[in-house]
Amino acid sequence: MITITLPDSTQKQYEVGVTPLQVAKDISEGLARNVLAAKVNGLVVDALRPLTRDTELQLLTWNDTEGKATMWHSSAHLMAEAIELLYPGVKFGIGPDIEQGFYYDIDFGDYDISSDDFDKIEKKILELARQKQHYLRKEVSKNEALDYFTKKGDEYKIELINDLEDGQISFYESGSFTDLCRGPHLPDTGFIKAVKLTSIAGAYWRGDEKRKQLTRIYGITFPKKKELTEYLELLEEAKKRDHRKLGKELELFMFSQTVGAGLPMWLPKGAELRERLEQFLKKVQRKAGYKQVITPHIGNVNLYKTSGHYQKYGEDSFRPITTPQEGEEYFLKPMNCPHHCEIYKNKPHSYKDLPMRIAEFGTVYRYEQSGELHGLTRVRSFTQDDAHIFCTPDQVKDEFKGVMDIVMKIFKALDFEDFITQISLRDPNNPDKYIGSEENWQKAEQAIIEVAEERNLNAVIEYGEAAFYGPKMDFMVRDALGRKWQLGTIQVDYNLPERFELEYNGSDNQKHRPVMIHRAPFGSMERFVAVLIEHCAGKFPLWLTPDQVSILPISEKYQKYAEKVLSLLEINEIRAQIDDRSEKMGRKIRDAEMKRIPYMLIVGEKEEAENIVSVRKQGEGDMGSFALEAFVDHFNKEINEMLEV
RNA sequence: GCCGAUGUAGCUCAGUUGGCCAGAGCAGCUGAUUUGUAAUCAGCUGGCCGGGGGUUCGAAUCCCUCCAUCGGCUCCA
Repeated sequence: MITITLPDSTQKQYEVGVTPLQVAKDISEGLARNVLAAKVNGLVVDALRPLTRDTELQLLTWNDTEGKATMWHSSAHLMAEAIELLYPGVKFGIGPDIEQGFYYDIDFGDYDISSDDFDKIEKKILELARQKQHYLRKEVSKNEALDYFTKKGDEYKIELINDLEDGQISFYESGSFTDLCRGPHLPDTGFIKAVKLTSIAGAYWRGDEKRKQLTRIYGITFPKKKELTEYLELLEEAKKRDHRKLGKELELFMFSQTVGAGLPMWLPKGAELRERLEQFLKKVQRKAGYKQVITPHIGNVNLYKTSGHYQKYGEDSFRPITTPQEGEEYFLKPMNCPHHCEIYKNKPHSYKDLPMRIAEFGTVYRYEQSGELHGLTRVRSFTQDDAHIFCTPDQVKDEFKGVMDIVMKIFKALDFEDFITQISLRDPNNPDKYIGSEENWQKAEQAIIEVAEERNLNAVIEYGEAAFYGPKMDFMVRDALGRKWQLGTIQVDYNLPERFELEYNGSDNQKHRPVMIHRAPFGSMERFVAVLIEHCAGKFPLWLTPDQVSILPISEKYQKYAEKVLSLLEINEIRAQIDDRSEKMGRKIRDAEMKRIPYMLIVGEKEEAENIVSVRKQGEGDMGSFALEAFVDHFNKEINEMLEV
């Protein structure tokens, strides 16, 4: 007999060889019908895997991330089976589950395949799913495994097997399809009730640009039809929030083929919005002891030779600009740091001057491959809300704290609640990869972790993700489709101070190397605004939005009064306009609602007589009458609450 | 850069297997209407059918090529 301990700490006795599924059945039939996999002593396994020892058991269902993952992984196998039946002779690469569904990389050989074939494949998948094929696990030796796929003629699997240790290889067989796989899998395919193949794309074998490109088919499955419908609705909703669509509709920015791909141009409403963001940050930074600087958009090739960027990225960057007479080479600046290092060197520094914090909204240019360009999130010209802090190693912690406060202020003012903090540290197995002294790394890594803890940030720590020149902390936000985007970043740098030979005089009257901290709370104005648009679906916070108030006179008889209202708002620095078209009220309201103008002030006979306005809030409806001053107070209060930091 | 898809008016989209002067709605313009909480009516303007080349008596439609966009891959200082 063995003892099974469930998450609520109840314990039960079973015969050796009992499966998690049997344990589930014992609890209730309903639960058993929903068990997708099981976590056994922390390891996810098949629900049909016999248990041989005392076990802490957690039954996994669709509500668990691992349950979903199991479902999707099994779905990848099922799709492979369907495809193999429809297209005999195709070869398979890998087919894992991903955050939203699964994919399989397939070499289709001579078959011509496109999304037109999805229908056929989906039907086949559902047909096979209904057969409730069992997923059978089989331990095999390396030789057996190689033998199987040699006979089958699948060189990709053979390559994978060759990288595996003998004795740790398992196959899973479901229906007519056998795959090399670690598992776990569903008990049977019957759990898969709805399927949607979402896209088709090329993907290099093992992610290597030089190797063969396979066809990757993405899909997602659900245990209920209804969940698929909901998922599709969510995708529709996400499409509506797409910043490229909203940016066009709200006239925030544009692209021109003639100007060039990936080169955004900000339209008046977008430019003003961006300017407000910049002003907001500048104000916060001024209080935090930053000084603004301005540097040119190009720099001499020697600047980048000193910084080391030329050696590393010179070939991949835009071609240099050459002066006609002297033949000097200049590069469009891909970052602002080298310029800022030169500013630091402009005069000698004492430890008493530090930290020195210099900030710049610096526009940089980077060559991105054409296929990589994406709306405002991936462009070839963008403006970083950059700043560099030069400080002593002992000041790193306080400076980190200061930067994090700025990031938090911004997130609050813009209503970003759902963000992810990632701390990137050294790879402990590879200490030689990094520049800078052990002592300084220790100090900085420790400081970052402590600051994150003190601020209750719940940060994810990634070992080995640090740059060779220093540890960092990134802030990521999800966009409408759930994709993660890196926004703010704080980065410690031991490299550039070295390369630029930056120094300060310590209290011991010796020369010391300062530490440099790069930081950009927005990341870049372009990417930030893009994520912001999707985050708020175009309904910007009141303080930021282009048009805050639309005054809607009922007819032209009230134009005079509307103008009076407008001038009062303007005196109070409220961005307002009058909709004086000869349209009906319903029309004016509809248009203002569509343009996401937060407040509509309706003025007619009654309002003029009593010196009031009828207020309507976007998305919320009629708020009743306000005296003019009362509305201004209400309005300002709302803004101050957001910006109060 | 690679794989796949797409490209028709400012926007959203129709345009069967190639065949009459390329269509609609919205936006815009003109006029009428002077309006009370999500679309007033009428008329009009507007398209080198992404660019170039080819096949054909004839191309938005078929082929080639380039460009851009979209979904991925690779990349991302």
